[in-house]
Amino acid sequence: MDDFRLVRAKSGTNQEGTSAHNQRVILDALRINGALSRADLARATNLTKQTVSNLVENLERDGLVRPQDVVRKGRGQPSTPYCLVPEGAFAIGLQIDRHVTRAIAVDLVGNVLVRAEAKLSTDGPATGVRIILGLIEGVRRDLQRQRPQAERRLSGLGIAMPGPFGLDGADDDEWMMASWQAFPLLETLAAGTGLEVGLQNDAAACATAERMLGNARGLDHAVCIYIGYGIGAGLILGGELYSGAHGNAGEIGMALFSDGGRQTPLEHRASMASLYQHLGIDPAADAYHAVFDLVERDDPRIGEWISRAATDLRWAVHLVETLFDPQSVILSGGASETLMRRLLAATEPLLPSLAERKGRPVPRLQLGMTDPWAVALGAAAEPIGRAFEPRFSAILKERG
Amino acid sequence: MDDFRLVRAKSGTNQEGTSAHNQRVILDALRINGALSRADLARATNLTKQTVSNLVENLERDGLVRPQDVVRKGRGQPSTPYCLVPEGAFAIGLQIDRHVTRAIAVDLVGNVLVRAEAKLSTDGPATGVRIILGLIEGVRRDLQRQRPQAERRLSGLGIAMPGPFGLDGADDDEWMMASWQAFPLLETLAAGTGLEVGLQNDAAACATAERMLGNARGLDHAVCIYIGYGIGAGLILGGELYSGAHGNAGEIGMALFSDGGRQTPLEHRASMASLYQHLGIDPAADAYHAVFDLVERDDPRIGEWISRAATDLRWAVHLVETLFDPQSVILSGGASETLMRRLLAATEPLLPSLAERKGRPVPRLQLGMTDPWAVALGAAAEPIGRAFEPRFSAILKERG
DNA sequence: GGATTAAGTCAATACGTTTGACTTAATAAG
DNA sequence: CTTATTAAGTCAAACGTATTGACTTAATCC
Repeated sequence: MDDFRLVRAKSGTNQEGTSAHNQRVILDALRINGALSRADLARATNLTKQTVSNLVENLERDGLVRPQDVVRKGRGQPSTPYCLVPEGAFAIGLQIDRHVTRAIAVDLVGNVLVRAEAKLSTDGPATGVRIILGLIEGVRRDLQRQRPQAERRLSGLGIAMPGPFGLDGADDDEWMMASWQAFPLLETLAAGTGLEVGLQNDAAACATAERMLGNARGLDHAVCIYIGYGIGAGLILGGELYSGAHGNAGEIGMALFSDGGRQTPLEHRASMASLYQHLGIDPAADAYHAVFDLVERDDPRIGEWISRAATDLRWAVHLVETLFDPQSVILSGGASETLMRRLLAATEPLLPSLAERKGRPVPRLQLGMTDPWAVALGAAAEPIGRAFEPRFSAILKERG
Repeated sequence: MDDFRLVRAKSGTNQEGTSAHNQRVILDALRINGALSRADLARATNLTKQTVSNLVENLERDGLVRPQDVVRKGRGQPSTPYCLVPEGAFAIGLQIDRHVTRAIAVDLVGNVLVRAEAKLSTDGPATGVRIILGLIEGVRRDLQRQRPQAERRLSGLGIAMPGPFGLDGADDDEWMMASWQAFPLLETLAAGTGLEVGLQNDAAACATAERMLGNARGLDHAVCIYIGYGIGAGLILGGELYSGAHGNAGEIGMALFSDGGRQTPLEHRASMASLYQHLGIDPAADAYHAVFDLVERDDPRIGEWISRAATDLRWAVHLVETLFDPQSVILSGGASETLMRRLLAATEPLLPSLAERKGRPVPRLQLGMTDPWAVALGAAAEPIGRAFEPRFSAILKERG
């Protein structure tokens, strides 16, 4: 009678799925390539001119694309390139980190319109959520002031926080945020903001940002190694962010590796936390600027940490190249650009791997965003991607 | 004028894509769940009864499904379950290994109908291809004799061989098959057989087999660690086999790990090749039975190898759990079941990882196929999957 | 100034899913 | 035993979306 619940099957699709996909494909093409004419779009997407015209008309009516000046290029009727309308959609991104939370508002093309941050006390999530809701409310007010259409066009709230998610019986050691994990955060924030919420770990958020706005734009296979308080890998596999069965894919910080006989998680050696420890800095204070200053003054302890961390990072790059076979690995992090550049340089030469091939169009390892706001940006990019990027799941019918 | 070639975009879709997907979804549901009525299918796929009826009618006309006896269960009109027709499609699978090649013929549900194997000389691919083409031709003749409709319904030729693929300047050491890599194998076999050919590495093929017929059936996130001559991981991510940007994802055998100071590829320690070396067996001879006998006689050298290999395997399992966050890891290999069982047992207890959670529906690590024919089976499953499994790429329009 | 080329539109058509009413066939309740 | 209820499955019309081929427009080339 109700044993049909046990039937495992994928979802079917219908014409609306078709249309939804095609609209997303067009928006994606405009995002990656900039303005394109309808004829260009038809060729690039394998759709007919007529279909593209219909879809573009819809998108223009919805305020997501707009025509630019007519372009004459050679023989034939001049073309009308269309481009994304930045004000076509907005999203709020929220980063929850150990000691700080950041909220950000972006538009459809990724312009950052509002930023705000607040300290998080160690009182745990109950008080933390109050702070966060206040922060988000402020950001929304500011956004609304700048862009009156924003509230109507808010596509959601993206949340990024350190993983791993859903551990049972996790020790609440300083590396994890177990009390936050146990708290019904998504439900609370969804109720408190009235927005659709999505969750990623911080490395995934960073990869999302790199894909929408950074060096991974247009790449379908990329791994973003994110060095934050911990270290993790955000995975772009087959054109989509991959999160694994429980949202924990890419948690490379927890990978054990041999360290002179003992097995240590990578996170304990290559992460900002390990740097803070090495420097004797209190992470709860303004660690970013403390490190920034030491880097600028070229403190020898920075070099010590870099050479140790680079050794481990070299191994991590080798590992993700070997296991994921990406087009490129992107190193990003919430530390100062100088520090990240030095770390990148110290990681070279990379270990030999399958990725070592002639005529690579992109480098094996490249620097990505180095900005404390990168994760919040990626968090904000998530709802935009969910609403506007081509994905398999967007084609399928919803249950019910 | 022709700069539109530079426009990067995903492909659009149309009603035929919709229908193709829905048909695949129905076949997939029948494969995973066994016979289902049209009403069951409608509920499971979120399609309407009417749509399912139309699709099932098409599938029945195409000879892919057939009705079973009417089933009375409770109130209401009795239902008619439909099931896959084994003779609805056939495929040939080909494994090319270092010293041997195996060909296999399967039907739609994975029944093995024909097997054949041949030794491969070390003369390289030119003579090898002649042997292979002969082998395939024999298998097709046998298949045709058993199932007269087979030739009309052959969906393709799947090839599995050791990776990695597309290395430039690869040393032709005993672990790789560089001369085979350089040879235009796919083109030659496509031309020689007139079939559509597909290529996977052996670990991927094993994962394909486990997904279609083994312990990964119905799982959308699984990693299959395959111990063959080398060692590799086949990745089922998000319901599809993942091969990476160049077909080399999961080549864990090439992952370097610290071994008392030195960095060694995993492959040099946990692989049949390392066992052959440890035992002083010539892999070109009948190594399978030589090992089989030593295992049955409980030769102490087997235990030595197992304990060493298990240590490394434990680490490999930890690594793929950490990086891929799968529902389960499946250990399979072309060695005797006894050996694989002992290796599995020696790998326990597993290292702590994110996968350690209460109420797991499937074990963290489980034994998969232990059969020299598993890879060939997976190779044969690939064309079936390409033709009949739901995948994103199957929805999209073809270029042109 | 006419030929050619390319962008884009128009109107009719084809395809596949959906909708709602209907039929069939079983069990449950009175 | 009769009637109500439930569920599977069908029918035919409607709907949404992409496609087709002819047509228009507007530029460059010769």
